[in-house]
Amino acid sequence: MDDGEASGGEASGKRTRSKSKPSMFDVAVRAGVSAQTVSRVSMGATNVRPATRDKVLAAMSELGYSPNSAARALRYGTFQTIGVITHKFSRTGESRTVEAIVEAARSAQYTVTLVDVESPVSTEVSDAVTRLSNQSIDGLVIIRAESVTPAMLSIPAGLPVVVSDSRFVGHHPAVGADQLEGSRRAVEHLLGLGHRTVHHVAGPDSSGPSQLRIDGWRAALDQAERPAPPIFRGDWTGRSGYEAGKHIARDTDATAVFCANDETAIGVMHALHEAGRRIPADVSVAGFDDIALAADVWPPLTTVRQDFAQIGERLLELLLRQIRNGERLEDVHETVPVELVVRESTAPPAS
Amino acid sequence: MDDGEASGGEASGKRTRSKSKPSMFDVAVRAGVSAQTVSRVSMGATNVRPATRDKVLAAMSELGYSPNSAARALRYGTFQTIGVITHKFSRTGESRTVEAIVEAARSAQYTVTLVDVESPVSTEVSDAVTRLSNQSIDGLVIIRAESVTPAMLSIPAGLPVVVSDSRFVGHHPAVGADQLEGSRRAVEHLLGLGHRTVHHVAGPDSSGPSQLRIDGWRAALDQAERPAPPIFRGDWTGRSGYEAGKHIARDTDATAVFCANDETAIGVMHALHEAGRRIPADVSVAGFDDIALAADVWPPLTTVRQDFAQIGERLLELLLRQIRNGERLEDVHETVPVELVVRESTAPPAS
DNA sequence: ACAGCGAACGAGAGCGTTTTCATGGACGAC
DNA sequence: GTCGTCCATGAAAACGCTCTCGTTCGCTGT
Repeated sequence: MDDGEASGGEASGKRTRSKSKPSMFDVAVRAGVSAQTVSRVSMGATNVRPATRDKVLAAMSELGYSPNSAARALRYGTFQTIGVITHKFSRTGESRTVEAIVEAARSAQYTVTLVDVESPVSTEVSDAVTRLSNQSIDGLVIIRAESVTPAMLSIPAGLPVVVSDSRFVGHHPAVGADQLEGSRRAVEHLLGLGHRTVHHVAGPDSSGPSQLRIDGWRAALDQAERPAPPIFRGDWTGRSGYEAGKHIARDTDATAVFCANDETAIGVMHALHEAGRRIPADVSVAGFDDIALAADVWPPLTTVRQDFAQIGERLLELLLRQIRNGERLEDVHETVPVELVVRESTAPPAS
Repeated sequence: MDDGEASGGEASGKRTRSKSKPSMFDVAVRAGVSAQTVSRVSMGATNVRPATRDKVLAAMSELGYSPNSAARALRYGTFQTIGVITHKFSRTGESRTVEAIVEAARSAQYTVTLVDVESPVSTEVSDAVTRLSNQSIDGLVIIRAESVTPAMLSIPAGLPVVVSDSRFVGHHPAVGADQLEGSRRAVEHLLGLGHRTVHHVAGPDSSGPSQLRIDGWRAALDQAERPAPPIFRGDWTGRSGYEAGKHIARDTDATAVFCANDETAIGVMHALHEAGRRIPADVSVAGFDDIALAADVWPPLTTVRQDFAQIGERLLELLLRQIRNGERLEDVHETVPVELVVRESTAPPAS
């Protein structure tokens, strides 16, 4: 047995760390070649004789060798890895964006490391950036760093960054759905059905997307010269929609509600049902996002569809252009179109 | 001046690559100390004079230095990173488990790299494992590798693995909710309300959790000596629940339905509403998972709550025990308790 | 005042890989 | 038959960092 004799004499001194994973050198000894022949095989180089290659391959699988990417990364200066910072990503929009990023990254031969911050405050995000850049990443995607400004973050110089839906626009390239237009279209749809005005249950005060949706709602009302009723503040959750909905249910003038997202809209419908108000006969409700369940709640929810997959793809492409070509894209701000999906939760007012 | 002559002649030739990130040596030159001292400061060692430390710190921030973790990882032999393989993680259960894992990992000073496989077939998962272990991870979490057996995966020898809810039990340590008990309790709840029997809309054929929920449903019916009606096959989506629901709505004998998950249940309710059948007066519906929206759909859904956070924590703990202490835990299979949450979608039959 | 000692810092090796350059051997051309 | 050429392979350096071991100070105790 060659491995026996190889590790028998002085090599056994080195082989002592039998616990750790085999290195290229181990494979080389086993196959009776030199270390960089193993390297050549590992990298799929052409100039190695088939017989040699087979020997090496055999040694690899016998030893269960897999290349140490730390060393490889050290050599190459790249980790083939991008970092994603997100906030509460079990929310639908976030997780679908992340999913798209992961998929796009995979087809570009990158992996994704994920950090989920408790809340999108500066210290949290800044912490996450530090941790992430200590773990080696080639680029960074920040999703909805809503209440954070770039100055707050200690982003290492030269680290490519893209952001989604945040206030970084102008400092880092950004991609986001056309939220203004989406809101406007939802409200116009409701006004077009004959509603005198449209109430709004908004997202949290600190959120950029929330503000955009408010702006779109207000713009549509202004354009139609309708009064803008006071805003209900929510926090994206169904629960907050439910609370707002209880007030709306009491207000018999309210015949149409546009909600900052689908969860909130579903919460509003919950309160309306509970109060015995019919949807859409008494009150029309529209949401935003088009989550998977929007089509299956009762009644099926009219909403604005965001193309999360496309957002994820665009984010990754902008990031890769920075990483691979060194392009500077600070001023780029892409907007991906949205689509109004009319279902049964909206209808002309009964009166 | 040794540093003077060192950097004066040939060292300046080295500095040519001003493009790339500054290294420890650059900082050392700038601060007029050795690379060693920079390392000490970087690691927070105590035996460095405050004045020296300040000089180094200043040099670091002037140069925008951040440590190259490839080199660090190479030296330490660890990336402080774990890999997570999941399938369609924008589904609620998956993403909440991942979220918990990420959080637990963070507090253990680990980061998480994520791979989302298109479908849980062997080639996909196997691919993912390969890619991930090329990326140097210290451990691996596999979430719901439903139709995969361990032999299919080329998991590098010695790589710690934990799995959630899969058929790996017995080969790798596993953590999962007590799905059998959860299903049983949901069905018993419905029978206890006076329903003669309970219909079931199941998950896909290939899924382990789906099978467990079927088993629990059947066990409860058997124990109460009730007939088990034919199963409706779903695929976890609301849409599939809707399709099943259309059949159930036509069957006036059906007064109670237990669904494999909440999305499916919501789809069933959609079909029932559409057919004019009242919930729960005509038909009671129960789900599984307790997703965030379960409380806000109409009527609020009775369901079995899984503690995803705890599952994530336990998974990570089991993984870390393998990584840090080298424990072998193949036979460990933890079950985390579930909780029946009764809301308004279930009630005694009207008759 | 001098040996002894500990603190502060520097020099060098090594982690596992890829890259560059050197070397040996086989083969074809003359 | 000999030389040149190319192909397969090996040796050594380098990537940036941390660890181990020395070395140089400045200080205290007698």
